[in-house]
Amino acid sequence: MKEPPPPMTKVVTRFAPSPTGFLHIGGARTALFNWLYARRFDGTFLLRIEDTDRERSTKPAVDAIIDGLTWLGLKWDGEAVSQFERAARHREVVDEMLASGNAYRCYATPQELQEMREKQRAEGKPMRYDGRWRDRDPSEAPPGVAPVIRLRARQDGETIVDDKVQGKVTFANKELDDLVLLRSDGGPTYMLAVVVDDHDMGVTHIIRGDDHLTNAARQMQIYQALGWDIPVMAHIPLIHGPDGAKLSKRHGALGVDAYRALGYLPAALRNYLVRLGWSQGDREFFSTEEMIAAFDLSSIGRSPSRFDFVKLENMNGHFMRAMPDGELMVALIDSLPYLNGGPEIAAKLDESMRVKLAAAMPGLKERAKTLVELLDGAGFLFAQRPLGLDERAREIIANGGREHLAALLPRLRAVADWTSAATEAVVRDYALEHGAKLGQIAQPLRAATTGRATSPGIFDVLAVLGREESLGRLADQATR
RNA sequence: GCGCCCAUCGUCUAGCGGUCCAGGACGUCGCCCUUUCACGGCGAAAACACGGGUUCGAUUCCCGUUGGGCGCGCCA
Repeated sequence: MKEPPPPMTKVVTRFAPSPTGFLHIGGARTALFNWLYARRFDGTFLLRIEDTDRERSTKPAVDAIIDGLTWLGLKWDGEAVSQFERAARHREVVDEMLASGNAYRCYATPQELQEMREKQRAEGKPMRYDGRWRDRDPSEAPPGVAPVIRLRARQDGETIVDDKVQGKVTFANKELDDLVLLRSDGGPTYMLAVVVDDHDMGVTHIIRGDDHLTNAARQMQIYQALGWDIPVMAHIPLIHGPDGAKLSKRHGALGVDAYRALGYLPAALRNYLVRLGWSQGDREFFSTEEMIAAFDLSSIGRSPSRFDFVKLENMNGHFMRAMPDGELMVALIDSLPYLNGGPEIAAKLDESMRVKLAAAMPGLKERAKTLVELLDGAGFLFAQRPLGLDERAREIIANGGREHLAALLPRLRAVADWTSAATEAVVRDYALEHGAKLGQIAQPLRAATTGRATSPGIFDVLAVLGREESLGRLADQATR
């Protein structure tokens, strides 16, 4: 249960995305786990951009990652490290390996290797580099071919990854071939760069997706060749799409910016994400502090999970209702630039509108599961007379609603003290006199004042809108 | 093809040999509350993939089958 880190060792975790696209939900969860673990043990959480592939790394992708992490509240310690900028150090390490005999030059061309793999596949053999230059004399090198540098990996015995999540996973060394350390252009490969950087950055715990499990074994061979200590590893299962297939851009693999635009709260998304793969008994909800205090590696499951928007939405609704009105206001206003129709509302949000919004907030947040729904529900506050009515509202007005409004209007005009209690008293009396249920009278009022069949309590709506505006909206529908 | 990983309600999961005719959450379906919609409350249906072992006893341990996933690049 308890999982104290080795004493005297400060925990250092890292999130190491490659900037070849947006920050997707799986990456966000990996970042969250690393962040939680570091916070839990009062350690350090580092960010390293794995941009050694110059062809595919882009600045917009780096920005998207930074923006996504920031929005999610996963603040890293220190400056983000660019892996590319450390290329000189990577080469230096490879020189050492060359000198010690742990690495060698391979002059096989890409085409040659391609043919080799095709042949292996055709013959039903494992697809691996066959070591053709492993023991060949460099004097045999073909002219004009720039070599890659490969690791001279052990071919006998086995490599055991002692993983905090997956347990001890054994790979026969003969299954692992001589991976490329340095490309023919002198640039480091991912395999080499992660090892060197994790080591240099003092990373103590590597928490990443289990698609890296095989890589872990290969990386261990590099650590061993270098005589370096191997960090604690934890390979967490992947998140799949709703249909169980791999999470791809086709299904639901949205960038975290999309979740912001969809109106989710960072705290809710974090809570949803942490429960995908990690659990603590029956517990569903965690505040950030509780999450940090409870998080551990041993409670991470090993089976993949599916992303379920419906549950995320429910969870988000819980967070919104639990949030104090003032904070929710701030969250909503801050999100306006990213929400559909948000900028327009932001433009109309003067001081008096803010007051109205704040007053309506309690009734509004009860029926919204996302900020988008919250904004939508608040729409009537910002609407201009005469209001456009939706389908259901029109029906309510048409089917007897108009008559009630006409009859009610003078009575409401007579209300001097415009409070929800006062208007409610008038409407209740009216309903009683006509032997009608309150709902029959309340609905036309709602339709006329909000243009909808759904809204916060109608008497609260009247109060928030104010005497003038309410009466005006009512009159618009009563007399048409 | 080869290697590795996984397998409890539709979904996320609890379970770490007997307390399980399997618990919680979302969703679904009823009922209640009610001024609509929500919220809330109560209740229901809903799962240990299959086959062998081990054991006095398996959801829990082992093996196999099936099904999924990941990896097998001079990508990360």
